[in-house]
Amino acid sequence: MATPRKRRLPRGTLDRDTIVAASLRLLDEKGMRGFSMPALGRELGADPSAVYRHFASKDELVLAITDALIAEQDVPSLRGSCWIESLILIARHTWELGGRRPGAMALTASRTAAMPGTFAAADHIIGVFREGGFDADDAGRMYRSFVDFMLATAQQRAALLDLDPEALELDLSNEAAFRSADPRRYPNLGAAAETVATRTWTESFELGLAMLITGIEAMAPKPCRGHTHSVRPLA
Amino acid sequence: MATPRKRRLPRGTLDRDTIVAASLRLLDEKGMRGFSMPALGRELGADPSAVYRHFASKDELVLAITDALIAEQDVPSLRGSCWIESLILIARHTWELGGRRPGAMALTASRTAAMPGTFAAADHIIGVFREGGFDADDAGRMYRSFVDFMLATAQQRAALLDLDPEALELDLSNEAAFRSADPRRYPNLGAAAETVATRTWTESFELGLAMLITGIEAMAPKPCRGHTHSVRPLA
DNA sequence: AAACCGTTGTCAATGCCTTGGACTAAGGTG
DNA sequence: CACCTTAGTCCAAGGCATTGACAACGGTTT
Repeated sequence: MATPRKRRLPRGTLDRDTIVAASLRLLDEKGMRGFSMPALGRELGADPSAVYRHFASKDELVLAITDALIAEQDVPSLRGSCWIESLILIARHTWELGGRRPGAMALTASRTAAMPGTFAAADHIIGVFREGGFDADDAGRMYRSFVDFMLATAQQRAALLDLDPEALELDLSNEAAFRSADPRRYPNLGAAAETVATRTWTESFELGLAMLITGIEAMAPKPCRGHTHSVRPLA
Repeated sequence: MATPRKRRLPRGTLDRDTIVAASLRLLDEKGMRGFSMPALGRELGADPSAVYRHFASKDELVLAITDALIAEQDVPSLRGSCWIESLILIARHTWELGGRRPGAMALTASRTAAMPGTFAAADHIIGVFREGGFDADDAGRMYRSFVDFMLATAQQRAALLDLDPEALELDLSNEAAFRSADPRRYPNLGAAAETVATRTWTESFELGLAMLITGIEAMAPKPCRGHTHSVRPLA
């Protein structure tokens, strides 16, 4: 190609935002394994070490990516016909994000970022619980448990999807291998083998969500009015 | 000091079991970050590359560690006074494992291993759900969702605990920083700030578990007889 | 306009890491 | 006792994050 190889970048080209954006692009394309400083440098058309002029460490960059990703989701816009529906929407949205962008999800989901995007999302979710009649403290408690559940499950799948194809293959065949467990030694597993081996992650998530929502409703001071309640406990 | 530096190991010293055991020791001592082939070699008193005579890759070793860790937990021995209590016991045991041995948990929790230890644990848990009156298929479904929840939440905390002290510090101070969010812009967060910033992981886990258990009970064909039911929904 | 200077991009080096290939000693088999 | 497979060892290749020295850029001062 015509690139003269080594032109120095003009001064203001790099800043925290462009670097974070490039990181997200890179994570979407190459996954977490492909997210290295050399690769990021290539994505930016800059020297890898240039990033260190804007972030003290890779870890600090990860925290910034975390907040950007949360902000991008625009959680406050997710509102259902009642508060329970809102929770379901938020949970499904998060889950789906992990399926669509496993690299970004796997990298960020276990980090907390005390930044605007995170605050806005937290505020909204706490507000949703307050709609259910929880007082502020209880809403805060519910928020943390609910978010932990969402992020943890979504991240777990994301981490799996982010594995290199070879390891992923191995993991999937492992799951299928549940079918081959000796039904004499493992009678319960034997009886359920087909179901366990066949079920998709999303079915499993939906059931978990259904349990959780049922639990939340049972604890809620106010019921959810006019809910359509799209969770189906068991298939 | 007195080690003559380069004595070659006798022939049968290394095998899959000793390597897995050394790996677990290493993970407990140094965490996931300290779990490298050179370190494993040192732990074994062998050359790092010797491991490759017994495992095709580091990833294959990780899967073997996964199963060993599961087997070590002896899940089938966890039985409460009724099936719901058994579930609570299993969940708490898993959670506690992630707190005690974060390195091992963080490394393994998102991998499936089609091996004996895993089969035995799966069989037991499916059996517990059948005690609740679920048919084999539904028990299989519940099993997957329940296990996903447990492992995901336990692993998430483990991953955090496994961070290097510096990054962990940053994350914790970030959590505390929720207190400093502008209550004008984030009213709900402001009202619950103290609770959100103060709550411990375990309190959050317990509440999540309470929701889940409530949901499970609501779906169960048979109630739990004589349960003491140690989950407390809200503090 | 020339000299100055802090900022930001580049380069090279360090010290980790996984993995694979060539080498070699050990111990069982004929 | 010679032989040969196996299992440990050594070393090199290529990747990674991070850092310190250097250099160009652009704004400021005189």
